[in-house]
Parts: sequence; C-alpha cells; structure tokens
Amino acid sequence: VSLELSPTAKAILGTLSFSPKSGYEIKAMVDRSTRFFWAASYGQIYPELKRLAEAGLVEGIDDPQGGRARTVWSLTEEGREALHAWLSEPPAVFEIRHEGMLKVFFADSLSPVEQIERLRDMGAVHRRKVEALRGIEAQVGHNPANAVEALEKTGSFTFLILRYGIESNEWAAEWCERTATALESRSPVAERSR
Amino acid sequence: VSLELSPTAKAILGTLSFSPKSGYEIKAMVDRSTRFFWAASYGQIYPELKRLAEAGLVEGIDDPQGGRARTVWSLTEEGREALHAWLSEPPAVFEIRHEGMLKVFFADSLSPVEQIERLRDMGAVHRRKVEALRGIEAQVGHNPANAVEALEKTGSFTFLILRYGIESNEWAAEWCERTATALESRSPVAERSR
DNA sequence: ATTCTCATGTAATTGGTTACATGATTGC
DNA sequence: GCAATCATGTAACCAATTACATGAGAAT
Repeated sequence: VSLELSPTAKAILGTLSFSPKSGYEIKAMVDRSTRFFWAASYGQIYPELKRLAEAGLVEGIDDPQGGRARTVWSLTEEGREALHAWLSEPPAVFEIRHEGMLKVFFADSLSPVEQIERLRDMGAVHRRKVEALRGIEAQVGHNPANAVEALEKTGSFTFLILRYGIESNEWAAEWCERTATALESRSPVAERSR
Repeated sequence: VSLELSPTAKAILGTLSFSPKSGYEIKAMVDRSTRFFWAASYGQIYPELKRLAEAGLVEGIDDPQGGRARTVWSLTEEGREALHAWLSEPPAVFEIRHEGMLKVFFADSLSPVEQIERLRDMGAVHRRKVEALRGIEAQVGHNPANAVEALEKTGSFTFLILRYGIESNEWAAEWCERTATALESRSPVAERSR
C-alpha cells in the first residue's frame, strides 16, 4: 500500500506531471480545469507543497523573476511513482453537494408553480456550468463534436474530461427542462392538489 | 434576507417538513435519500438541532420509548417560514469531488491500456451508484418508467429526485463505456503514441 | 447470552474557504 | 500614477467525518 495522499496532494502531483509550476500556477491551472470536480485553494496548496517536499515527492527550485520571489516545483522520481500508484488504485471519493437537487427534493410542500420554478432553478445551475465550460473550450480554440475527437485533436485527456463536463451538464439541464415541461402539462386535477 | 441556515440545518428543516422525527430518524432518512447529494452525520445533526431550537426554528418534545430516552423534533411556525424562504432563494451550492474524473484528467502519462482502465473505473463508480439507488427504488416497490411517473405514482418529489439520480448516473456510466470502446478501436498509430 | 437496532452525544482530527497581509512587475 | 497580475503565505473560521462512549430494548 502506498502512502496516503491528501486530496490537495493528488491535484498538485497531477498538475506537476504536465510541467513544473509555482504554487500560483498550480492554483491557476486547477481553477481553469479540475475546479469543476476537484477544487483547491491557496490555504491548502502552499502548506501542502511544503509537506510534499518534506516527504520527498516534490522538489522546489528558487526561480525569482526580477525582484519577485518564486519557487518552481517539480516531481521527484518518488513523486512520479506516488502519482502512478495513486492513479492505479480504484477511485474512492465521489461526493456531491447539490443545493438545487435538495430544494426539489423538499418541494412537496410548495405550490405547483413554485415546484416547477425549483426544477427550472436546478436546470439553470447546470446551464451556467455548461456556459462556463464552453467558455474554457472556446479559449483553447477548438470545437470537438465528441470526447474522442477532443482527445485526438489535443492529445490530452484533460480535454476529454472537459467534454464530459459539458455533455453531462447539458444532459442534466435538459432533464430538468423536459421534466418541468411534463409537469406543466399534467392534468388540471393534479395541478389543483396543492 | 432571511437568516443564514447552515448546510446541515437545510437538511434537518427539510426532513422535518415531512413529519416530526428524532435525531436518529433524521439521520436514517438522510442516509436513505439526500446522502447521495447532501450528506449529514451525527456530529453535525445533534449540535445543529440544539442551535435550531435556540433559534426557535424547531421544537423538541421528550418522548421516551420505555427507558430509552428520545426527543422528537418538529418545525415551529418560524421554522416552516425559514424553510420556505430558503426554498425560494436560487440555489447556490454545487460542488463535486470526483476522484474517478480526476484520475482520467491526469491519464496522459499512462499507457493506452491503463488509460482505458481509468475510464472504465470511472464508469464503475457510476454503475455502483445506479445499483444503490435502484435498490432504494425497489424497496419502496415501484418501477417507474420516468421521473414524472414516479412523482405521479407517489405524489412526492423525493421519488422524482431518486429517478434523476438513477438516470444521471446511468448516463454517466454509458458515457464512460461508449468513450472507452471508441478509444479501444482507435487507429494503431494513435495506440502506439504512448 | 449475544447481536442488532434505537438513541444521544462529544472529542479529535481533517479538510476547506475566506480574508488578510505583503510586495514586486507589467501594461495602460 | 494606477490597476491588474504574479507571487507567497497565514490566521480565523467553518464544516465534516470518524471514532468513541454510553446505554436501553428487541430479536435470535
């Protein structure tokens, strides 16, 4: 069994596997990518980099830009091994905190109009996520028809996951709209039973 | 603006809107239902019930079963108003921690075989979730074809959300399988570029 | 007898965000 | 000159899980 990596350590080792980075750059990459399913903040990243260095998984080199202090971190051989070991274990963490779902779950006591509003609110959460992710896709300047095309054009699984994010949130938004529409057209008898 | 409810307070007020419950019963209901998108543990529930009672949103009545102490909590009028006020605000929290996605995101450095394994692992997470949710649906003894039918048969949005959980995870599992299959059948040239 | 369920609670630990503090460099 | 960006870090606070502690009643 390999040593336990903290949640933030997993994100750090992974981002460093692409190229060496400063803590600031790690945060920037996370915010443009994994943030949608694996967040990390400065308050976690900087202390964790120190711990990973003590454990010998990363190595820091001072690389000031002019008078601006800066440390660039890269994976050591042990770090690369730890990343590969973690990547090879079956995934364990899968947690969701979805306030829109919770509100629909508790919608029984609301009026029919409010119930449908809650459902559309939940859909709007997913539509906004789609727009945010599409914005990122547009920035990198391609427009794949599907995930495999995204991977083949870019050579990176990061774009495959971006596609997954877009498509799954589109599916969710459509589910909400489809269900809201079906509820609106239910029999007036059902509508009255408030 | 209404007073801020803690994450666990939202779950508590919501579950009590169906019927009065002990802390133990609140936990049991959460574990059978909202746990999949909004978890809560004893360490949060019991202290939060005390805080909600101090704030006047819930009311506890001692109701021992034999020599077994037990407090049954119910919503006060203020509690019902606070729940309705929260339900009427647009949802804010939407967070995901998805280790399977993170591993696929970092799969670039793996061999083609490992890459497809990671993708299938991610799909397995969703398949297991589908099975768990279908088990709950089977326990309550109906088999709806869609979410609106689930709502119409039971009269409760809790079953609509259960359907959403099943269908969204099915979609995700199928996306992974579809993508894994497409990757397997890519050109050998792409396969070799390890 | 023993195990399971019902029942309440707390302490230790972990994980996380937010806000703050500081300061240099770059571009307008 | 000013704002944005690059850059590092910490303190306060909030949220959450896990494990522990305790004990009664029910079922086998």
